[in-house]
Amino acid sequence: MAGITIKEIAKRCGVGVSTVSRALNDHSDINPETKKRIMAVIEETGYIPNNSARNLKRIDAKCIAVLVKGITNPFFSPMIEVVEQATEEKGYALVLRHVEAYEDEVDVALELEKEKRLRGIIFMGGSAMHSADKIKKLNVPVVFATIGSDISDNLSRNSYSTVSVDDALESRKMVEYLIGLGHKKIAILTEGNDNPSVVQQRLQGYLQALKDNGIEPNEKLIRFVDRRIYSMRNGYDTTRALIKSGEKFTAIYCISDVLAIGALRALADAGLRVPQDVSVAGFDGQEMADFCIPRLTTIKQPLDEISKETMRLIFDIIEGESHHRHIVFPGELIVGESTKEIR
Amino acid sequence: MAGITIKEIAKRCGVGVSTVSRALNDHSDINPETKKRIMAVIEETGYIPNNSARNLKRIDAKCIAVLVKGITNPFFSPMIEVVEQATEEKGYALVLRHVEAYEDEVDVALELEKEKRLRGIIFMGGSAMHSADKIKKLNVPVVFATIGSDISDNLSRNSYSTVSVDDALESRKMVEYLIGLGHKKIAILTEGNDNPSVVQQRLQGYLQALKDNGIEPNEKLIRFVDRRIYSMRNGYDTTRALIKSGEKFTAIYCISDVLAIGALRALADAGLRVPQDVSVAGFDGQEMADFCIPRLTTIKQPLDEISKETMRLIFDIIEGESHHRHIVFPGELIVGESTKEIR
DNA sequence: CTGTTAGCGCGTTCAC
DNA sequence: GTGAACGCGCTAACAG
Repeated sequence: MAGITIKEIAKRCGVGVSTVSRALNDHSDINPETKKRIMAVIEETGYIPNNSARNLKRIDAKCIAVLVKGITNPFFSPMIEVVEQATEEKGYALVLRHVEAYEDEVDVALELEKEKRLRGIIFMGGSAMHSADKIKKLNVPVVFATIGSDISDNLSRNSYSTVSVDDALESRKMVEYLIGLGHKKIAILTEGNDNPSVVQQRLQGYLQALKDNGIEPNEKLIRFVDRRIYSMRNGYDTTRALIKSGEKFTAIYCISDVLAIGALRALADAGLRVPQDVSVAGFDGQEMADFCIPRLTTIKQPLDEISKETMRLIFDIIEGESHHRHIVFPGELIVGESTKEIR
Repeated sequence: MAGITIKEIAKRCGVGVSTVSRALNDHSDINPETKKRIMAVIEETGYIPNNSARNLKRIDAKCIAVLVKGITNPFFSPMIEVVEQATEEKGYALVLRHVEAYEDEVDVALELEKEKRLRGIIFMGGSAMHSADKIKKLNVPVVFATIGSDISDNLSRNSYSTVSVDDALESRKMVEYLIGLGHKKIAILTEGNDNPSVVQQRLQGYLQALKDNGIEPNEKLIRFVDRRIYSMRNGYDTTRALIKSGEKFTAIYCISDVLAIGALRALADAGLRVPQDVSVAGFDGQEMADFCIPRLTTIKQPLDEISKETMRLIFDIIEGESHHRHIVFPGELIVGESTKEIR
């Protein structure tokens, strides 16, 4: 039957509920003997405390939440491992929550904060910076990981932190590298999405690089994937359409590695060789970039450092040892086998 | 500061708390006018109900949980999308919880059941069937998706359901296909893990196929990856070690597509051509298999059907319209470009 | 249609 | 070291 409670345990042990509670929560002032006895009964009955009830009472739940937007995205996996370890080391509990595409991550955070008495919140992914006053409603420190601060208005910069690369800058770096190889007709695969996001930043970097090098952007080479930028299928379909359009290009720059993998396949299917006929570049530096054939040239985000810094920062803020900051890490241009000098 | 409650809202609106509660929960017997007024105040104050308190009281929370083992695994992504849609259609809430490698998924389920008043639980991934009596402690219907029932003892088969492919059979199918192409020295990349799991089943299928065809298994061709079978790196390293060992082989069968991608890369790095020099086969039929270069020959699990059937089944059981069942779907042998007849 | 009231299961005083 | 009582914020049952 679904309902064995702390009261039941107390009765069976012939003690009061508070004693059981103390045993459960590793309180100091309890006779080791009684504790042992109680734990034995708990084990035996398979009693499990009700978390809802606990959260309701508990005032000091050392707990932080990580909200990840987009469950289909393996991009965040390595970061999450770091987060888990760091929270454990600090003796904090971790609530890991995936936010669906249609959900507003800040709303979810608001709800979770009430429910779990959070001490801090980390956002990963999510396209925009939302209304700043909504974020301000969160009464605990907020850190955005892999989302730069340029995206938001400057006024509210001190109400949250960010740890990321400079997406526009890194994107420009990649396009400049391609230009340096002699490419002028550089297509870009990006997402058609108006709200400020890393996606927008990367597109801006592309445009800036062209401009700085006196290359007129060609609208027909700026291709927007249907929805998600973390879909190989989207990369494939969009590249195919690009090829079919007949517009000439010597390189394709994809704003995610996942898109790039789709692009590689589409090019192969069209009988185009990479990098001999077309150069392909990605962005993110995910593990898979290193296992492609050919290996993908990409911008590697230092996810490990970003994650570690995120954790350091949020705990510092929680403990009052730091105020909000905006930290930028450099990305690394990884030259793979998918790009080549043009003659 | 962090605590505006339902009482506060009631006071501000000059109504009782239950009226606010009714407005919150879309109860029918409430004056639309009052409701409107209340909702306005809620909006204005940014009030958010405390879920812990709600869960504590609510007796009928239409809610099911999905526990996924291994967050690093994109394998389940397509399934989750189906699950989300189905629960929404049924008017159920969904708790999606990732279970860490070191956690016992059944323990997590037990806890969650108490906390959220679940009506059903779905397990995805997780290597073994644990103690059957532990599962029996779960007072709500349990369905395992993509994990076959062969794994567990027959005695407790009627205390949960399974929806999956027959991993041993499908695995045998793949190896027989390779044998049919003329391969005799077929290496396998699997996980060295003793507890019953899909991994074990797939290895058994491999051994059975060899046996049925009069091929003596060669221990040196059975390679165990270090830990996770969903790591390209593991596939790469293990393949590399295999090549280095000098043992002859003409095909590599990997028990996951992810491993296979690592294998492809390792072979390329060793100057071996796929499929001319070595054939490579995977298992799972993930999206990425279709985007590899060369396209991967694999066994495609009908994840869409498995997911849909899982949802149908769990709701049927919840509603008392079905008892526990063990459903097996056929896998599909997808012939890609990574395997080739041997002369 | 609405207000009052009794717990949900637990952690936390505060006495003992 | 321990137990009794209170209340966390909310929903549900019951009166009105």
